[in-house]
Amino acid sequence: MNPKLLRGSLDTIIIKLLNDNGEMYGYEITQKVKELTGDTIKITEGALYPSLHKLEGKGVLAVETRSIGNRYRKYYSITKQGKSELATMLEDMKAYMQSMELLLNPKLA
Amino acid sequence: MNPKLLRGSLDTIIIKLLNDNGEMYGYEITQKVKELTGDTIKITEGALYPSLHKLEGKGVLAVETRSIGNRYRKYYSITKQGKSELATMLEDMKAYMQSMELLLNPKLA
DNA sequence: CTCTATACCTAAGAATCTTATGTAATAATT
DNA sequence: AATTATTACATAAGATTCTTAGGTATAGAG
Repeated sequence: MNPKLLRGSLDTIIIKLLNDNGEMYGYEITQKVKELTGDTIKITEGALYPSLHKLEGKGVLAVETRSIGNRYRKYYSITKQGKSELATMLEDMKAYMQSMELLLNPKLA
Repeated sequence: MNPKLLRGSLDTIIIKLLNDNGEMYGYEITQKVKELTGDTIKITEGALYPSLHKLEGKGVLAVETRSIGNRYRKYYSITKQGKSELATMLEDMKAYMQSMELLLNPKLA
């Protein structure tokens, strides 16, 4: 899929996934998105990690580093503020998608 | 609506509108999009005109300047190349929207 | 032992937009 | 008649958000 289309919706995807699945680490998010979309959407790590850091900085996500044997993972979870922002983001996304349907399938014009 | 979501889909909107409506001028496109989406999507001129010029430069659109009384309009229309690219763009957009549905409504997980 | 997968990260550059501004003709309002 | 809003084009600076290309390191498979 043309990755240009993903622009602007990455944050919504991340927050929605964390809202539904409790806590997740970065790499897990990339795999989950590939799995759920049948390899259609592939989130690059160069886009993901800066977004996670940004969302954490804004207070939308919380992070906890855990040791797994000799290595570590950073588990992210959604905050209260994140939950309230998610509501707005989902409304916006819904409005956007409905509008795109109207533009691309103007059958009732 | 959050204008971030529009990133990446502006070209698809422009080309699809021109495909369906024959020829249109820039300002007309902004009005048509507002009308079709019930004021949800508002294309700014700062985004539109550079895109039109870019698409014309790529051979996707053709342009014809016409005098209307004492002023002028630049009418854009889709080229053969544009028609073939539109097919790909619509497929991509459809795939993207289906994937977003899967991510945002994972009812069948 | 080498290659792949897992798991984190950053930085340069490209692309695409917003915001602000400019010009000018026409239409509507006061 | 004068002013404001709408129509219609345009560009440029800056912000944002990606891609691409690297880097580090552990774990597992062949």
